[in-house]
This record gives sequence, structure tokens and C-alpha cells, in this order.
Amino acid sequence: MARAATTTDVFNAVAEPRRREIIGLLSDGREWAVNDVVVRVNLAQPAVSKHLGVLREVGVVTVVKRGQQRMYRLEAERLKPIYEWAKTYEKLWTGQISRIKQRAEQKAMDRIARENQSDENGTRGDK
Amino acid sequence: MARAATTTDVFNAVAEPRRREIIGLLSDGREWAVNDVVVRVNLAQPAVSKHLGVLREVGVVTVVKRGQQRMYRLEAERLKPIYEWAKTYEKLWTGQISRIKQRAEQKAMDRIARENQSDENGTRGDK
DNA sequence: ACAATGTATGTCGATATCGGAATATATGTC
DNA sequence: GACATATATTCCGATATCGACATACATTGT
Repeated sequence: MARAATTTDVFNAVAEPRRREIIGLLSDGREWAVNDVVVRVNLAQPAVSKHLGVLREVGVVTVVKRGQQRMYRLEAERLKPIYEWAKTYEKLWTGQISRIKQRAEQKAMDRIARENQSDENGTRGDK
Repeated sequence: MARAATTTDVFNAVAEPRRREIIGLLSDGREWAVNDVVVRVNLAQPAVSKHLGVLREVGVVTVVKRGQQRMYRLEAERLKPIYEWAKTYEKLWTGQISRIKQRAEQKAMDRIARENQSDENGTRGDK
């Protein structure tokens, strides 16, 4: 078995920097003709067509014919799986505390929480 | 030029499903020996070592020797770029405001397109 | 019908992958 | 030292990639 095809996954499709660049362009919500993209990206037209083809296969963009042009549009919700996946790990880096410290803190917190059972009633008397 | 190396990018490293699976395992914050991973994932040891090597090269995991074992640990903050990237597009699929706006724009586009050419499929039109 | 424009497709070369198998490199144990 | 365990490294075959280039296809205008 070899490397997975770029079209098997949103993850694989988006791994290519050029493709991310193109997604960035289309993120303005407008429809983009292939040539509009070619002008902005430093790539020849066939390369752009292929990248758009990959993005289309995984549903990240949709095409519609308009005259002799093909208008590509971003289907951003297809990126959601990536967002959700990464979001799963967000809690592991938020706060500047490292994970190890977090674990230590967690244990300390548990202990303190137990100890505080005796101190349940509001010593925080501001008011 | 060929496909980018899996070690060039967090995006590329994470494009591989097995690697994401391994990341999922390590997300409990503990240190994992290679064999611990081998037992959980349906892969031979060399394959696992290689995957861990890739993840290590991009900094997603770190290693530390302990006896004859190599303990791997997740460095979740290295996934942040992916989260941030995807987050940029979150607003495009959540919230009704952008959705409505997008819809309106799309309808305008469609109308313009229709005006520009009423002939989609070989039907000899007027003009 | 012909030319021009916009886009897709096919071929090619260089490169890298992924998993398996075999082997090498520690490290620990008797 | 001999041996077992844990892991890394190397070689292999099959497969895909990506960009360049050439070319085909499609649509529009004259």
C-alpha cells in the first residue's frame, strides 16, 4: 500500500499548501473562475485546474458552468471535520500551562476540593 | 516537484489516518511506549515507529528514553496551526447572518448568469 | 467554418509515500 | 558473555503525487 490519495479525505486534500491558498482565495464567498485563481496564484492553469479538481472531489468546492467559464465556490462546511478534530485537542494547549503541569494541578485541585468540603460556606464575604 | 514530504508540515503529517489515530491515543496525556501503541493500533512495530518518527519530526510528539523503551508524549500545541486555520472558516458555516448573506449573493449571481445566457444545453436559442 | 478563449485531460519525470520483511542497534537479564 | 526484549533503520514494491508541457474539449464571436 502506498500513500493515501489526496482525494480520499479532506485532511489529505488540504495538506497541500497550494490548495489551502486557493481555499483562502475562495473564502470571500464569491464564485471564482479558474483564470481568476490562476492570476492570483503563481501556477499554470492546468495545475490550478487539477487542484480545483481535487478540492471538488472531496466536496470542498463546487462548480457551476457559466458560459465557457467554470465558476468555483467554496463549501466551507466541508472543512468542519478538520475543525472539529483539532478542536478536540484545544483544551490540551489552552492556558500556558503544559499538560504535565495541568495534570499535577488537576490532582492538587482534587485534593483542595476535598479539603474545602469543610469550608463550604462563603468565606468570600464581599458585598 | 513532487508531493510534499509528510514531515514538512503538521498538515501533511496529520493527513495520514493512522497518525491521527496515534495522536488520539496519546491524547490522554500519558507517556506511551512504542509497544503500547503497537498493541492498540493494528500495525506492525516498524510501521508504528515510522509514524511516530514523522510525528516527532514535526514536533507533534516528543520522545524520552526510559530504559530500553522510548516514551512518546503528545505535544498538542503543535496542532494549533490546524485549529487556527480551520477556525478561520468556521464563520462561513455557522451563524445565520453569513448564511443569509451568502444566499442573497448567490441568487444575484444566478440571475446575472441567467441574463447573460439563457442557453445551458445545446438548445439553439435566440440571439 | 474558423479562430479565440477558458478549461480539462493526458503524458512524463522526479520524488515520496506506506507497509512488510529483514536486519541493526540498544538495553536489560541471567 | 549469551540471550531476550524494545525500538529503529534499511531495502523493497506498489502507488500517487505535483508541475510542466502538449493537447483535447467546449463555448463564444466573426
